[in-house]
Amino acid sequence: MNHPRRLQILQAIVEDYVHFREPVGSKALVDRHRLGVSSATVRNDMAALEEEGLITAPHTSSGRIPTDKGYRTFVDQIAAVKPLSGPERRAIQRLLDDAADIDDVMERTVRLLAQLTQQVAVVQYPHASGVTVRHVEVVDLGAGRVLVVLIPTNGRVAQRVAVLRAPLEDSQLLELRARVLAAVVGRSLTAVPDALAVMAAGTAPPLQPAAAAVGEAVGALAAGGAEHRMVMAGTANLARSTGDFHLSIGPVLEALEEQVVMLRLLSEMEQDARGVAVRIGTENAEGPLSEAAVVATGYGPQSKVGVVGPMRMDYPSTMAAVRAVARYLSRILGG
Amino acid sequence: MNHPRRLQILQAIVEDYVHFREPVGSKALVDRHRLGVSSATVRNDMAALEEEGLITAPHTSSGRIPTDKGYRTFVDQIAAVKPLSGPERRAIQRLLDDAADIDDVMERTVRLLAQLTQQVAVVQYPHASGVTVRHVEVVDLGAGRVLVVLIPTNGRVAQRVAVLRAPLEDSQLLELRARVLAAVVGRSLTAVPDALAVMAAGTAPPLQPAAAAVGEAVGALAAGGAEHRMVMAGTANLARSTGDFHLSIGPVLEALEEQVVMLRLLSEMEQDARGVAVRIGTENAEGPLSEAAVVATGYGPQSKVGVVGPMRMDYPSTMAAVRAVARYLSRILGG
DNA sequence: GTTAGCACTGTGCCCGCCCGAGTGCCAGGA
DNA sequence: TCCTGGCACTCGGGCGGGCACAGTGCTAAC
Repeated sequence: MNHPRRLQILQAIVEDYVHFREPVGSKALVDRHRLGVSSATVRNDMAALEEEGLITAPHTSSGRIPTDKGYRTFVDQIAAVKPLSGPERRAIQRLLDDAADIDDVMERTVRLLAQLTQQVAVVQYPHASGVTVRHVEVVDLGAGRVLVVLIPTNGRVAQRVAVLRAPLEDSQLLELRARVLAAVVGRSLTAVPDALAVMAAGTAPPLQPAAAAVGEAVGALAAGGAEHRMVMAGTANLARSTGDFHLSIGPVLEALEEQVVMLRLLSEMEQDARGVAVRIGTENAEGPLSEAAVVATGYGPQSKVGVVGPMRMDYPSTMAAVRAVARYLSRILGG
Repeated sequence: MNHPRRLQILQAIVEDYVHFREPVGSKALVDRHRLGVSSATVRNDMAALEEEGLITAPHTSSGRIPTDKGYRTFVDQIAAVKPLSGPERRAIQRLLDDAADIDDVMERTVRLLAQLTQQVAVVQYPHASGVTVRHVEVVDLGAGRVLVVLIPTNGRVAQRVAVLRAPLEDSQLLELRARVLAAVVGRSLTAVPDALAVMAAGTAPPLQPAAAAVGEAVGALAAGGAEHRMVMAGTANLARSTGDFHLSIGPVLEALEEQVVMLRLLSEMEQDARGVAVRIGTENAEGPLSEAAVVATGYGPQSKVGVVGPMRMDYPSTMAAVRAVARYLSRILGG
C-alpha cells in the first residue's frame, strides 16, 4: 500500500467520517478535499481500498467507512500527532500544579484528560518501582486490632487493620513498632515481606504472634502496591459517542469497571516511536471493546494513562492529549 | 386517599410496571392479581387514581403507569421493606470482613451494593467526626518539598506535598516534625488548623516559614476530610435500565460524576422511620436526575450510602439492600 | 357499588411506493 | 496506462394507507 493518492483518500475518508459521522461518498470527497481528480477516479481508488480491506460499505449504495485496518493504516502511516494549543498546555500545568496529594493528582488528571479528549479517561496509580519505606506507623484500635500504616517514599500511603490473638500493652506495642521500623525503613518495597518474615521469626515468644500478624500486614501493603488501582472519568462522554452508532454503551461500561482487565490491557500495550500506543477494534481481544479504540501511553517508571472511545475518534488530537498529559504527570510525580 | 382497594390497585400497577416495563391495563391487572372485582371496577378505580395524580396514561388507549406521586405513595404507604435472603446476608458479611483497608472496604461495598440492587451504587467516605490525630509524619522530598502525612484515629490517612521557600537541614526537619506532633497529636481533627496556626506563630524565625507552610498543609488535610470523596460502581447497570425507556443515560452519568453535587444531594436526604430515604423523580431538583430515583441511608457517624436508578425500580428490595449494606458498613468501621 | 357490553381511539406494524445518494462499469480521450 | 464522463442499477429511508389490537369511558342493568 504505497499509492500516495489512495493514502490521501483514505485519510480524507477517515477524517470526514470522524467529523460527520456518516459514510462518505466519492462526490462529497472531491467536494471537500482538493484531490485534483474526478469522483470517478476516486471511486476506482475506493474500490481498490475496499479490495485491500481498508474501507467498507455498510450497504451497496452508500458511502464508505473505514475498517479496523483502515484506522490502523491511518494511525500508522498518516496521522501526524497534532500538538496541543498553548492555552491547553497552560491549563494542564496549572491544574496539576495545584493538586494537594496523590489522590488529588490522579483525580485531576483523569478529569482533565476526559475533558480534553471528550472520551473516557483512565489513569493507573503510579508504579512503586524503586520506592523505599520511609516510615511505618502502628496504631492501637483496641480489642486486639491494630491499624498498620505504611509510608513509602513515593507518598502513596497504604494502610490495613491487623487482628491479633490478644490485645497488647502500650509498651509491647511500642516495642513491636520499633522492631518493624528497624526491619524495613529504608528498604525497597519489594524487600519488605522477606525482611518482616525474618523479623517475626526472630522475635521472642510473648510478642511473636503479634509480630507475625503485623509483619504480614505490612508485607501485604508493600506487595499489593497501588499500581493495581486506577481512576476513571468521563463515562458520560461514552453516551454521546454511542448515541448515533453501534458500540453499545453497556458492555463498554462493564469492561471499564473491571479494573483488573483494564489494567492488564493497558500494561500490554506497547507504544510506538511517537510514544503512544493505539489499539483499534478487534485488536483488543474479542469482547466488549472490539468496537472501541484505546489510546494509551506510559508515564513515570512503568505506569499507564489512556483513553477509551469509539473507533471513530480524532486520533491525532487524542494521541497528542494523552501524550501531553502523561508528560506533565511524569514531571509532577518525578519532581 | 384511604380507599383500601385503590391502594391495592396502585400497588399492583407499580409492581407490574416495574416487572414488565410496560403500561398496565385493567384486564391484565385482574388476571395477575386476585383483586376479587371485575376489570370494569378496576377501570373506575383507575380513573379515580388518575384523578388524584397517582397514575397516568401515556396515550389515550394504553395502560397506566405510575407518576412520581404514585411511586411516592407506594413507597410511603405500602411497601414493606423486604428482608434480604440468608445467602445475601452472608455474602455481604464475608465480602466486607475480608477487606484490607478503608479503600478496600469502600471499593467492595460499592460493588456489592451495585450488584445486589442492579443499580448504580454510591458510597461516601466515612465522616471524621470525633476523630483525633494519632500521628503526623513529615517526609523530605528534596528541593524544598516535603510530604506531610496525617494519620487520624479512623485510619483514613491523608497526605499532601508542602513547598518550602528553602530546603531544610535534616535536624531542622526533625525539630519541625517534633513541634507539629506536640501541637496536634491527640487533638480532634477540627481543632488542628487553629492549633497549628498557634504553633507556627510561636516558632522562631529560621524555622518559621517552613512551620507555617507545613502547618497549613496539615491543617488543610485535617479540614478537608475524606468525607468529600465518594466511590461509585455499577454504571453499566444504567445502560440496561435506560435501554427501553426514557431516562437518557448521558445526563445521569454526568450528574454522577459531579461528586460535589451527588454528595450534597445525599447529605440533604433525611431518612424516615424505616431508616431509609427515598427521592423520586422531580423531588430531586430539576435536572438530570428528575427522571431517576435515589435511595439512600446513613452509616457510621454521618456518612451516606445509596443507589441511583430509574424511577421504575424495585423499591422494597432496593431499600432493604441499601439498609443492610449500611448496617454492615457501620459495624465494620465502628468495630 | 358493581358488572357486562359496546363504541371509540390511538399505536404499532406491515405493505407498497417513490426518491435520492452512491456505486460499478464501460467507452472514449490524454 | 491512467483518467474522465456518462449511465444503469441498487439499496435505504421516508411517507401514507390499512389493519389488528389493547385498552379505555360510558351507559344501562343488577
